[in-house]
Amino acid sequence: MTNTNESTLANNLNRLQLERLGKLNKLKENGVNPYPYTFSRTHMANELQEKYSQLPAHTETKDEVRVCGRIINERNTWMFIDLIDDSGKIQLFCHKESLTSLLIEQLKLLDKGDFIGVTGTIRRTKAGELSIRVSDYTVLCKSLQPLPDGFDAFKDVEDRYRYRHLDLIIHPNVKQNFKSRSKIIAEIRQYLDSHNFLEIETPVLLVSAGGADARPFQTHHNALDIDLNLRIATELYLKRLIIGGFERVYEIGRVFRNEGISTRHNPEFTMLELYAAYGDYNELMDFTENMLEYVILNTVGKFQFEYIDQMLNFTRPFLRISMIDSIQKYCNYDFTSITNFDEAVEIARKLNVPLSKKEDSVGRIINLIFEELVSPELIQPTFITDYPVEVSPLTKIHRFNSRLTERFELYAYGREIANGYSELTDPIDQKNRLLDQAKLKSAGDEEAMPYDKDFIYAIECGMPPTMGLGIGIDRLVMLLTNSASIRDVIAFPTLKPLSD
RNA sequence: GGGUCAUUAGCUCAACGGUAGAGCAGCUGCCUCUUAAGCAGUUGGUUGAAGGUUCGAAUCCUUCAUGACCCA
Repeated sequence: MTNTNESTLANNLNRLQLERLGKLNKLKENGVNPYPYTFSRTHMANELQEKYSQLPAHTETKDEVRVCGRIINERNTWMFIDLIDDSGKIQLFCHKESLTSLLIEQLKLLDKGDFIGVTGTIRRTKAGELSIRVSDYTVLCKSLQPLPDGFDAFKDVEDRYRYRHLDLIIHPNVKQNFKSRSKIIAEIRQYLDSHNFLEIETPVLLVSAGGADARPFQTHHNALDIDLNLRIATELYLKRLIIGGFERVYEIGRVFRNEGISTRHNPEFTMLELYAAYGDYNELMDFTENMLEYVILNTVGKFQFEYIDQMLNFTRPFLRISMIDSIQKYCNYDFTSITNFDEAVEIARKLNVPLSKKEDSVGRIINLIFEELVSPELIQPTFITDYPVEVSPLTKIHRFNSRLTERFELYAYGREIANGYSELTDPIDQKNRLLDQAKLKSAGDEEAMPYDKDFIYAIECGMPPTMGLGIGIDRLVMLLTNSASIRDVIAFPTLKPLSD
C-alpha cells in the first residue's frame, strides 16, 4: 500500500477491526483475560515435527504436549488451525469430542493473528499432517488488526520494510536473513576473539567526524552547547587505542553517512573495523581470507555459492591484482609511467569516463577509471591493491612506489566488500595529508576529511606499524544470504515517514 | 538529478471516456471434513491528493505526494 491518506494499515479503524473488537469484548464477558501473563510450553513446533517424523499417518498417541504461537490459518470452521512459532508450523486438531462445548463455542471468537497456547496429544492425520488433538486451549493475545493474507499477500516492497513485523509473520523466510546476520556477526566475533582481538566501543558523537570520505549527520549537544557529528567511521579512535598500547582491537558498530539511499546504501549501517599492530597489508590480505573462510564455512557451509545471477567462489586464495594492472587488463591502458595530468585526462576521454572537478589529479582519474570500468567486472573475490595516494589519506606510502599506497579493497560481484591498509604511522606525513584534505573541504568538497588535531597529537605520540581492515557488515550479509537489497538484511531500514 | 512504470475494497488485481468489478479475507449458514479445504448466501469504495478538459473522468491533461525499476 503506497497511499498516504487515512486508510493505512496502521491507523484505520475499519470493519475488520470492529469485528475483532466485538470478539474481544465477548471474550471478556466470558471471563477470559485476552492478554494473560505466561504460558509454559513443552515443545517448539519444529521439535515436534522432528521428534515424530516417523509417526505413520492415521495414528493417535497419548503423548501430551503444550505448544503456543500465532494462528495463521484455520480450516473447516476452526477444526484445523495452523499455528506458527519461531521454529515453524504445527497443525492443531480441534475435534468437538476432545473439547468442552464452551471451548468449542469460544473458537468462533478467535481470529487469524491471535496467539493461543494449547494442550493436547500428538497424532498424525489420515492426510499425513502431524497434528495436536487439542484438549484445552487458552487465549494468549487477541489481535485487533487483520493480517494481510492470501497467496500473494503483502508484496509491496515498501510496506514490507515499513511494517516489518507483518513481513516477518507473512514471509517466514525473511526471518532467515536476520538469523543468518546474527550468526555471521557472532562468527566474526568468535574469530576475532580467538585471535586475541579486544572489542572496544568508540564514540558515536564526535566534534570531528573523519576516517572516511562522507558527509556526516549533524546534531547538537544542549548542555555543552556544541555541534556534534555522528561518526562516519571508527578508524581514528581505534587507532588511538593502538597508540595507547592495545595491540589488537576491533569494533562492530553503526556508522552514519548523510548520503542517498539505494539497494546498496542505507544512511546508517554496520561496519567492522579491526586494527592489529606490527602487520602490513600483505599480512592483512591473508588474515582477511582466513577470517572470511572461517565465517563462510560456519554460516553458508560452502565456499561456492550463488549470489543473484552468479556463482561466487570464495575458496582461498583470492586473486590479487594492483589497481594499475587491473586497468591495463580490462582497459588496455598502462598508467605505470603516466604522471602527467593532461595525459591522464586524455585516456579518460578515450575510455568515455566523464570527469568532474573532483578528479584533479592523476591518482583520482586512475581511481575513477577503475571504479567505472574495472570494478563491475570483478565478480569473483579479488583483492585490488596499491591505490593512488590521492584517494588514500590514511594509508602508508607504498614501499616501492611513492605515488601509491599500501591499500587494498576486496571486491566480489563488482562490489566493495572490504578495505584494508598498512596504516599511515608517520605523523608528519599524516599531518600533511590531512591538511590537504582540509583544503579540499574548504574548497567545497563536503566528503573530504576534516583536520583532526587531536588525532595528529595522538599519532605524534608514536604508533607502531599497524594493519587495519574495514568490512561493511550489511554488504557481507547480503552476499552470504543472497539478498539483492541492503534493506533485506537491515530489519528497519531508513524510510521516508508517511505524511499525515 | 533524469527516464519508465505504478498507486482502485483488509490483501492480490480487473475495468482504460458511459451503472466501479472479481478472487481471497470478513460476516451468516452448511459440511466433523482439511492442507491456499469445499459449498451456498452476504457485507465492504472520497479509485493516492489537488486542479483542469468533458454532457459524463478510476480512465484524458497539469501539478503534487509516495514507491519500484533503470540510468547518472
